[in-house]
Amino acid sequence: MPRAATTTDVFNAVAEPRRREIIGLLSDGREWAVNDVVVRLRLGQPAVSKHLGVLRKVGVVTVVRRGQHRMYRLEAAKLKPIHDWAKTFERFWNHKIDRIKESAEQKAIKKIAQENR
Amino acid sequence: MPRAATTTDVFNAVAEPRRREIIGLLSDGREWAVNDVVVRLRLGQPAVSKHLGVLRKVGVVTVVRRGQHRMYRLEAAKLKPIHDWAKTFERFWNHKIDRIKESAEQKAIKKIAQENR
DNA sequence: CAGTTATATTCCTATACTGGAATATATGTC
DNA sequence: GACATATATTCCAGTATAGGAATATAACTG
Repeated sequence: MPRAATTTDVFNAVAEPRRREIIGLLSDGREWAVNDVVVRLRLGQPAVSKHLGVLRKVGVVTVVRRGQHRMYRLEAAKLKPIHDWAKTFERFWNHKIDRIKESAEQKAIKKIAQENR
Repeated sequence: MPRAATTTDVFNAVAEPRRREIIGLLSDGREWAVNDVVVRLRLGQPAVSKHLGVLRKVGVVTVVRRGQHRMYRLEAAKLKPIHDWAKTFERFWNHKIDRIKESAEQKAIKKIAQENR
């Protein structure tokens, strides 16, 4: 019985460290050509092409053909399920959001205090 | 060249859907015995034991021996790297934290308005 | 069109993994 | 100690995949 395919879902796609690196590159908001990724990650072209293929399959990246170039861009929204999943365990660690709320409340109180002065 | 092992890191450990399910069970804050997971997930005991073994290896769960029972509990902090990683792409989707701030400010203003009434 | 460049895909190979049957090990009860 | 229960581990078998060499396909330039 085989392991879940890398293209099963986003979780499986990003499990591979190299693919997380690629996602990190593309998160600069720009489009990257395959060869740019090749140079940057010091990987062979076939390897990069294959990784991008996986990411494309799960929708994390999209590709635009520009002549002989294939420009890849990140579709970050597709990573949200991972964030959402991990977020369900947030209550077990630092209550970061609570802290943000408190901080915002303090600021608002201070602001109003100054306006009433 | 093999795929990254499931015990390489947390990302690889949770790529497998069954293991995410197990984590979901343990997130109720209680300790679960292997057999309880078996019954709940309708999986065979060896399979559950192996999945728990992977999770234990990466530190996501810990085990306490209670006589012939092995009680497993979640170490949710170990999932934080996933949240943190996904979070770096948050700026690409709904500005959720901004919304929390606004909401908190609104509440504070309302509270003060009532106290001054 | 020939030659060049970009890149997707195939080929190759060894490894890892999934579930459950089977087995080994550990603990409990009478 | 015999028997029962809990569970870790081994065995089995077929599949998927990583990287890079090789190849196929697509686009560009002169």
